[in-house]
Amino acid sequence: MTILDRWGEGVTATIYDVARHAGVSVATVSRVLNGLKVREDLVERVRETVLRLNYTPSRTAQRMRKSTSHLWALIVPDFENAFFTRVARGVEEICQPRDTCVFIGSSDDDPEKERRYLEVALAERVGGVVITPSSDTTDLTRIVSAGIPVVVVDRAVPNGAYDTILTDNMAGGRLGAEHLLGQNLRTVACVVGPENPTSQARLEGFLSAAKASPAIDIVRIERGNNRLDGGYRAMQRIIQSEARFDAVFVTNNLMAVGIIKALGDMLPERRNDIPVVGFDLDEIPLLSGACIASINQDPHEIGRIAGERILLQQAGTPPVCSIALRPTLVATAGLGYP
Amino acid sequence: MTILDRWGEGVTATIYDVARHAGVSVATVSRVLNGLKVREDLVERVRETVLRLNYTPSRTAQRMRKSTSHLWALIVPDFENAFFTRVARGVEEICQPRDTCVFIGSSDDDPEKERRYLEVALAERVGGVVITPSSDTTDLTRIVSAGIPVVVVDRAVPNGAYDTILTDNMAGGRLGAEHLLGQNLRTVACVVGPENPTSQARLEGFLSAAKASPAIDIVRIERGNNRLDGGYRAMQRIIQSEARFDAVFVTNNLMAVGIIKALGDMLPERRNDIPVVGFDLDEIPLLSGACIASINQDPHEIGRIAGERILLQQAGTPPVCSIALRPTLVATAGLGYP
DNA sequence: TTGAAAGCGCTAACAG
DNA sequence: CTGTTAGCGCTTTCAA
Repeated sequence: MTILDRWGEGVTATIYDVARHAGVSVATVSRVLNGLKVREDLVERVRETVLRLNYTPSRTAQRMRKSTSHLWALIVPDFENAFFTRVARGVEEICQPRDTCVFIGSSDDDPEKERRYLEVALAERVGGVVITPSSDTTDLTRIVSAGIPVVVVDRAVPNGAYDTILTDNMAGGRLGAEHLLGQNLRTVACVVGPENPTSQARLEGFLSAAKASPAIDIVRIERGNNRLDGGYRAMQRIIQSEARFDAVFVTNNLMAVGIIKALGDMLPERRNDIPVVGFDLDEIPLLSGACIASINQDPHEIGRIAGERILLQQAGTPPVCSIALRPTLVATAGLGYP
Repeated sequence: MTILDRWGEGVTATIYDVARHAGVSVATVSRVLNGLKVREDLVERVRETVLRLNYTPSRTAQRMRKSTSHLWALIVPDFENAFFTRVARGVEEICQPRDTCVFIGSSDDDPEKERRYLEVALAERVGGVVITPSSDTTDLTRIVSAGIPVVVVDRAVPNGAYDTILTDNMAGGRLGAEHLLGQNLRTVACVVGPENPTSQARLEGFLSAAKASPAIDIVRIERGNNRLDGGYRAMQRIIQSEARFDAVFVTNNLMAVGIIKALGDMLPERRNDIPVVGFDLDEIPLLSGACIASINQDPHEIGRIAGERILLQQAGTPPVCSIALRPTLVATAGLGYP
């Protein structure tokens, strides 16, 4: 009974089936498949048989023999966040030509969920892990000691010797302050995210550049939860404090949406006259009439570089590189459509 | 030389290492790991050794023996599109408790790229494939004949006998028309996507319900490319035609953004007085002052159901189910924040 | 219960 | 240049 007789039963041809049908040895089939030197007529026969039997080599079996894996893991806090899907795109751009796929796990900033995904990555013996750690306690040592390349993106691991790719957030904050100074806007309210390194660096950068002369007068600093409602409520508090301000600086994109909404609700007459400077504001300017400047990261590039570092590590380069990408500032005029 | 001597060289303990260190056979280790009956003290010894050696069973090897795979494939036209990341979430919700992961491929509506991802899914012998086909020519027969469960989502495959989960787009169109009728808006311009089943069904549904009495007067139907610029240009053409209209119906979310932008640019004084009815408008109403009604699909639910159908197929249920989810309409008032 | 041993599908020596 | 064969790490008979 050959593979052809078992057709339709949910079976797949194996390399033995191909060998038998083509009248050669499995080694020859393997060689043809891997492009090694084989007599021309045998190559022909094998190729024909592969097609006829619909043979697809099992990567699972391949992985057992070779040490390389065509599967990578990407573990991010939230794959519904456009920032991370763009990172994924960047990684994909590196994988795709190498016939490699990425499985994506969303840790939802839950260390336990993240741990499970790391466990899976290890169990699958993936070819590489690209991760945005959910917290400072993320343990990558097991992955590393299994010899799996790791690249950390977007957030650094404190005193971890990993390849790290992130945005120079302090430079981003400075960029924001310089923009406001250039526009002669000197009375500014700030909305800052939770006390994590990212928010802190953005704020610090802003504060340091705000100390120009003449300096920016920071009338108020409010904290928010990096989500829409946090931005809304922070803006509410600022407005209720009756502080005078002629621009807002915010360290996160979702909070910016909440801020714009709050301005529209509470100060409708000034709604479009208060510039908002924030991070990764993307298409917001298109929809709101507000005057907006966006300090943009380049997640796609972050993903690409991460992918390239994985490849380098696979080739033996030790993971000792830390790359900080400079963000760029785009003001409304440059974003409008068309 | 044991595994402990080779530490730090990028090696992983195998089941043999555990067996040797625990002084039992590999069969016993396997049994402990799989929760079969084993003498209590041996269980203890094995457990302890597993921890000490940092042993993680290789899923690759497991997959070679068992037929089940803890890896599924999700192939979508664009994983940067929030609709599909939400589908992914839904699928993940089903996978996660079963320790299963999803690798995501973006076909970018390119049949060749899609074919490659399907090839990978086959080569990896995944446990299931959830796919939004890029075109009518998508070939799923090889996957199926390999015995891999397949669920088609969002777009149906013509005369394909696959489990299919999608939105009742015709009902969505009807919902839009009924909403406008209820608001007494009877002079409407339509912007419709490319001639694919989705756009067509949405338009047909709209047209059929528009034939109420008194009927909706459809002053113009423009086609667009389902992207932002397509919506913008379609709206431009409508405005330039000088047709009178007091509402817009649009079959796609990105085009809605373009439309709102065009209204703002070309009819600033009426910008917030022309209601726009579209699909999956999500947070757009938050940002634009426009009056908006959104006909919402439930991508998360689509993903969940797809995941469940995969499980059922794995358990032997034949794939013969086609589910059309009813969308729901939400008007601006209900979407505002907070 | 436990252990020995036969594969799962493939690659890579090693012989011929 | 081709074929035979020994594993990769695991599960699962089959005996003991």
